Amino acid sequence: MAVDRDHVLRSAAALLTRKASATLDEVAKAAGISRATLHRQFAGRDALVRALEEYGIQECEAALRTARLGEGPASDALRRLVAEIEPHAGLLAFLYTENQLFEGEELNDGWTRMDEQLGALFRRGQENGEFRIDLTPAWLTEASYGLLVSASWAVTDGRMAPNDFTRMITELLLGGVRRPHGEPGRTPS
Amino acid sequence: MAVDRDHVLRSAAALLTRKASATLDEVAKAAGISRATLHRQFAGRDALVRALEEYGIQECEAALRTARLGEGPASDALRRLVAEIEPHAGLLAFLYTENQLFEGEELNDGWTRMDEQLGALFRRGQENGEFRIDLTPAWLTEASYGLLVSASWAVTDGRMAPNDFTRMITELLLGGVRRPHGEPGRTPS
DNA sequence: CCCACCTGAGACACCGATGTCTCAGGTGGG
DNA sequence: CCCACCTGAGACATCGGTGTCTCAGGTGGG
Repeated sequence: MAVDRDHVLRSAAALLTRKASATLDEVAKAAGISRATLHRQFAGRDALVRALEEYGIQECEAALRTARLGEGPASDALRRLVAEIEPHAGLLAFLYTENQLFEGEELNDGWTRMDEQLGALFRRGQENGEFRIDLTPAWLTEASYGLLVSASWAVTDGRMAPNDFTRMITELLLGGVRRPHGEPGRTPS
Repeated sequence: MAVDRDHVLRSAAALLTRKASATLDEVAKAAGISRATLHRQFAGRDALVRALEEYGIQECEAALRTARLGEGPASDALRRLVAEIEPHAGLLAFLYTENQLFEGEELNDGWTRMDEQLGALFRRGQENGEFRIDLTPAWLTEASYGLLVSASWAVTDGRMAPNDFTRMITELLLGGVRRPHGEPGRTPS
């Protein structure tokens, strides 16, 4: 029986998040097991990545459920979502860029499900007048991923304070960089 | 002398943008030359990627110059910038993710220069009251890259219309997804 | 106690990609 | 015309990562 398949997955995620090109040797060492044992649990690198994908999807879907995207103002739902996903943003970034390599292969349904839920949130916001209607839900979904990835890398590279993660993403996503009309601007010079 | 070093670089960029794991054989074929000749121009894959990096940086810096980030409203400058960078967004995406693999190695000064120019633009916008001051220029710079990458992939994967590229990015970046207060919202159902 | 089972360590072969070399062809300039 | 030069094609060795196997050790349950 798996020594601790979950432990292996977690440490592999932590390592590959930092170094996507890590060797199976390094993954095994990171998990505190030998390459042989690692190979007994995951048939190969491909299987490991697939398992990580499944793992990441489940974590994200759990975050989606916890965030209850259907309840309350869409803006608040989005804030809850980003806050919930934050712990898994690194893994998400890894999988997001890794997916670019699944050139021909079919991709996990999980992504489609996530896309749909995110898209539905943005559509809901548009339909109840909270959100602009000139930005397509598909793009907003894509942009959310992009910002999550950027912020994740910025944090791991020390270009952003971990505490700012959720606020920077949601504030930019919701309000953009331009100052609202009403507020007084500081005059230049 | 190089058959057409520039042609090789361009076709390599076009190919690697679509398939980052392309073989040197494929790169050579894409350029219409043999692997031997390719190898005569670029010592190895590493050298090729470095050259692509230099090439991409030069294209982006040219875009930065053309956009004249220092002139006029910062919002308009940002719009000009995105429009100018659009043709090179694919290459930028490739290099952006590839840079994540330059784990230990020193990275090209060009990126720092670009970061500084972008950061200066956002800082200028903040100082003259156009932009909010609660989002750091460093994050806004990072987020710009992220959105460019996301949009680039969305276009190549057919999830976004090429025509929407500049508008989707700039509108989201500038105004965010939330509807401005003044405008009337359509009542739900 | 003893056996079944799992693990770690290492050896080994395999594979794809890469780096290097040679040689024939063909093209352009003198 | 002829030679210098470049190119394409292919052979070949290499290398890092991977997949597979064996075997000794050690641990826990019966």
